[in-house]
Amino acid sequence: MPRPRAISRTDSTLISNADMARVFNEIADMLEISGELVYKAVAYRRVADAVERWPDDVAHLFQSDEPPKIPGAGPALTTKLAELASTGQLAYHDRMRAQVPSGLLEILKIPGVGPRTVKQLHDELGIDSVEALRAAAEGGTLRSLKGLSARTEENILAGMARLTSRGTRLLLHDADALMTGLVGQLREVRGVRAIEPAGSLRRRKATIGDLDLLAATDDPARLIRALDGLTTVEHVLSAGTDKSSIVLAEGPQVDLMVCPPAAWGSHLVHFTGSKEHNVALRGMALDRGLSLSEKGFKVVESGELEPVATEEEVYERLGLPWIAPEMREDSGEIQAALAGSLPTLVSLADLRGDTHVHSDWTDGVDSIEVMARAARDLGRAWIVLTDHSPSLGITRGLSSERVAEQREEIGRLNAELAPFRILHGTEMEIRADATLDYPDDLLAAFDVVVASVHTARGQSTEQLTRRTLAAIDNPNVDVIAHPTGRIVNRRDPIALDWPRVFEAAARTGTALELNGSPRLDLDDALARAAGKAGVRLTLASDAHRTEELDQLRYAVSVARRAWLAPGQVIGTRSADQLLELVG
DNA sequence: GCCGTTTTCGGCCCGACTGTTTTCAGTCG
Repeated sequence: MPRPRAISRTDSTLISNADMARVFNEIADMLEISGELVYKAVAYRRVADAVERWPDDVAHLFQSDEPPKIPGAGPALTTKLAELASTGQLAYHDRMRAQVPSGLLEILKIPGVGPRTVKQLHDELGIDSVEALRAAAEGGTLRSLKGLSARTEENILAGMARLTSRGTRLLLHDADALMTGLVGQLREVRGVRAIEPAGSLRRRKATIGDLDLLAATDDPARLIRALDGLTTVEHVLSAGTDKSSIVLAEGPQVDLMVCPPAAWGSHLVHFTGSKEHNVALRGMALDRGLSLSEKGFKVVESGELEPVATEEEVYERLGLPWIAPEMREDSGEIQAALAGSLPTLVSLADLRGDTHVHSDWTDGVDSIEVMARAARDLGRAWIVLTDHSPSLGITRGLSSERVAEQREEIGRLNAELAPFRILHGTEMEIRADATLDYPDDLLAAFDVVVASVHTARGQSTEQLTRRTLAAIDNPNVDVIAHPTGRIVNRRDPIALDWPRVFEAAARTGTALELNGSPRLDLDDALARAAGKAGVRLTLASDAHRTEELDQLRYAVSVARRAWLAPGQVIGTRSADQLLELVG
């Protein structure tokens, strides 16, 4: 499946942040294959990462009066960024591509094959494509090279098979489910004191590559044997005394790390990452004459190793408060921690209700009553029932008569379910011509109006922005649902002129939704930018059946990655406070 | 290629696992 494109801020931008990052990463790969100094490649990668995660459109900024100061970009790389920003091309990149066959970049993607091997294969056997490598491996000619054997040939073929079978990254929801199963099975193994997900799953990223798992145990060998022996394991990639990697039948790779309980804290920090966050921590440690690794702090002078039992102690030793995993991306959290300005992040427990829930009146599966009771059982105090408006034909959107009937039904249920509250809302379509699907007098009768775009997504940024602004500027509209329309791994986001959208939303008090379904829309970067711009956010499950009400926690994950505090999220209020807020 | 109260050169985060190398290089996270 295609990787979703990054969102460009305006139609005039020549190249997106993601594409700039791709060019720099490709240069890094080619430098490594060419046998250049690895730190040169490291420099390109560092800048690529910074550009990809930059909250604003880098090309656009370079064209303005205030080019961004990208960390790690000195004179040479800044010049190259400027060239990319103004022309969409980079002459240096083109020259490198002329020298390095593109097939070598494909070979580099094979797990277990690094730049040195790629160069060796090319220099000594003339191999310049994955197919040529496959033929050579199958034909047994690789073993003629120094350091390569028949075993290497097998490994390369196995790596190719894994590469093709491993498609897109796992959706957070699916990774969570797989991990819950694994932890459940391994927790009972004798000797295990603690076992927790680490890596990008613990940081709650929208998509997960490999599943990382950390365990503190008195009997590492037993635990590693237990993992390797699970029925869901397809094969074992490696198994040592401290870590094991396996591939699950469902596809993803699982890396299990074990540690003694006394070193739990430093291991958990290390394996939670991100890599960039860890690099920053290690730099701070070195400034204090300490070398930080998963083993703990090593005093550089004496070589004495001090294991660390808790994460709090790791941070404390560096003069920092504990930093929530969702913020560990080296995107300002360390500076904020030093300044004492880390936000208190919103949590699921802070939420009183859910602003986007469907029923069988339109495209949902369960009745209003069943959805309401299930939400109540999950501890919510209220839901906003948001069935669809008529123009979205496929969902059997509600006519004004049906809206009135639904209001009566909700009144009946509220009498029965009190103090739990069902607020009467709608998910109203913003039509292709920027008009709204219900007239103002009907809209005014709803408790909460949620508006969204489902159709004519191919319009220009200007048209799509105008539609979104038309809804935001309508005083009856309270929330814009899934503002980019993306579905993770399936559908690209639409491009909006975000500064204008944020300004209007902040000015009118219209909330932007963080949708907890597999859309995860807004994403974390846009949500953080919205929060900074003073926009109110709302977290919602978009549930169409009772099982999906739990998706609210994925909206919380996005919110925490966006550094949002409880006060910035409207669902932390009581039903009455919410009604007062939306007027 | 970047960067500096160890500044203009010589470093650049740290360790496990694998395979084939009899002492370590390559890869990965």
